[in-house]
Amino acid sequence: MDIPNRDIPIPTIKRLPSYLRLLKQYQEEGQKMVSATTLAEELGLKPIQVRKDISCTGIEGRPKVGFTISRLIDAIVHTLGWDNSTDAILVGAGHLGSALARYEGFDTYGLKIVAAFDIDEVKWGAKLGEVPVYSISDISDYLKAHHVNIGVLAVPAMHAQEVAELLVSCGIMAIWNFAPKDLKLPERVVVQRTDLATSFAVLSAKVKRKISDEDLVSEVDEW
Amino acid sequence: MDIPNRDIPIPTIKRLPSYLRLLKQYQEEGQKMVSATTLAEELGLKPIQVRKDISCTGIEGRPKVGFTISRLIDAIVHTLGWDNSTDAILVGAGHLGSALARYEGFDTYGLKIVAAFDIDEVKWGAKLGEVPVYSISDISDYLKAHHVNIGVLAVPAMHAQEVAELLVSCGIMAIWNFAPKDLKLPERVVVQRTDLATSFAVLSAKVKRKISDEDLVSEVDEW
DNA sequence: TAGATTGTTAATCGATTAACAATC
DNA sequence: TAGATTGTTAATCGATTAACAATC
Repeated sequence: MDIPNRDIPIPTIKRLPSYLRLLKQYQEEGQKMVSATTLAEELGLKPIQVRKDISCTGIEGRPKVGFTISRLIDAIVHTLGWDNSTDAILVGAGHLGSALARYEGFDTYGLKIVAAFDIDEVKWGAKLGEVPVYSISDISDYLKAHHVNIGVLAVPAMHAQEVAELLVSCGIMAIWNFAPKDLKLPERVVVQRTDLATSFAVLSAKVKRKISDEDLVSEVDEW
Repeated sequence: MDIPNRDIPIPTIKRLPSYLRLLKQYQEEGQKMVSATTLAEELGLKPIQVRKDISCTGIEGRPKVGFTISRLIDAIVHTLGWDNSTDAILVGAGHLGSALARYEGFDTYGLKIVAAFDIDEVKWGAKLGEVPVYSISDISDYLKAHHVNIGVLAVPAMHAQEVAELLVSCGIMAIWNFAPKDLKLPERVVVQRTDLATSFAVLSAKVKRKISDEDLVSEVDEW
């Protein structure tokens, strides 16, 4: 019954949220069916790729008609594991941490930030949106009392490694790292970075390419 | 003289900022040379991959010794185009936009946010760190008066497409999109997403895999 | 029916990894 | 010198894309 997630390629996983957003939009607009062709067109992908991706979710379509939007949504949500709610703690209540705590989109992913921790005592007792802020030294006790799967790291790069190790020592098995620092942790810990530097590097590279493409064109024009 | 960036694979581009951070750290610690083996060990990569990546920057090492840290740093910075400063405007001065405007790491990338724009008049005239906030309706005039290459988008998903189109119509050729929305823009515009949903999808998938790995192990153990 | 769209199998493409000679 | 490390060439691996029969 369950489609084994282990075989789904990471590039496919990365595209699933885009499909999901678009499908939900179509659903709100009252549509019932959609073709891979349409999805591809809208997202700038090739139809064949969309079909391949969809087949990973286990959903089958009907030739000429396409896929049932509601079934596709359910399948993607399930494939991503977003149908089970997951609790997370946030460490670091600075500007970025604060923005993450207040972000309302997370419940779409089944993610709930239940508490935040900061080293700065001025912040203790305050709330970031709905999320209470405690002292870093309370992390261990908090994690003993609550079942939390994920640690969201938004501390300065300088402290990222030590905080990560603290979380791991408290039993956290997955870390979403927003600090600009590569963490060195045991194999068994899942780490996912959201690294501005990496993202900007790709943007920079694309811009550079675009410019040299244009140079290329003008060169050719001059021949 | 210049290494043509167009041939450097995107996966390599994505790893360069990690090398750069680590190299700078070694430099601060007073080291002069480093081997690909060491870098690989520290970042959880394979030495062969680090060597391949480094070769893309045009830097050669010395067998048994490794690479000159300062030259490697310069080469990576140049390869990424981070040695030229780039001005950007930010659109959306909410929690995330505010965090981006105040982020001090951008000058490492040669990126400078010179102005922010928001639809909410309460924010006009304020400053996010050093960055002044203006009305969205001032964007066009501002871009006529200042040379800005990049638009940083941190508006609600609902408005992302229209704001992006506005930026493009004002001549912006590269957009760094933090809104959870896939933009549909002309080919010539470079778009880079930093999408929390995508990042979290990968984290979710990795956790799921890890769990089924464990299941697998216990199954095997029972044989 | 005709034609658009699906799902599958095979080919292509590109990145990673292995193998190994060169070298400090 | 011996051995660690480099750079290059070739093999492998995995994702994308093409081709095409099936089908509504």
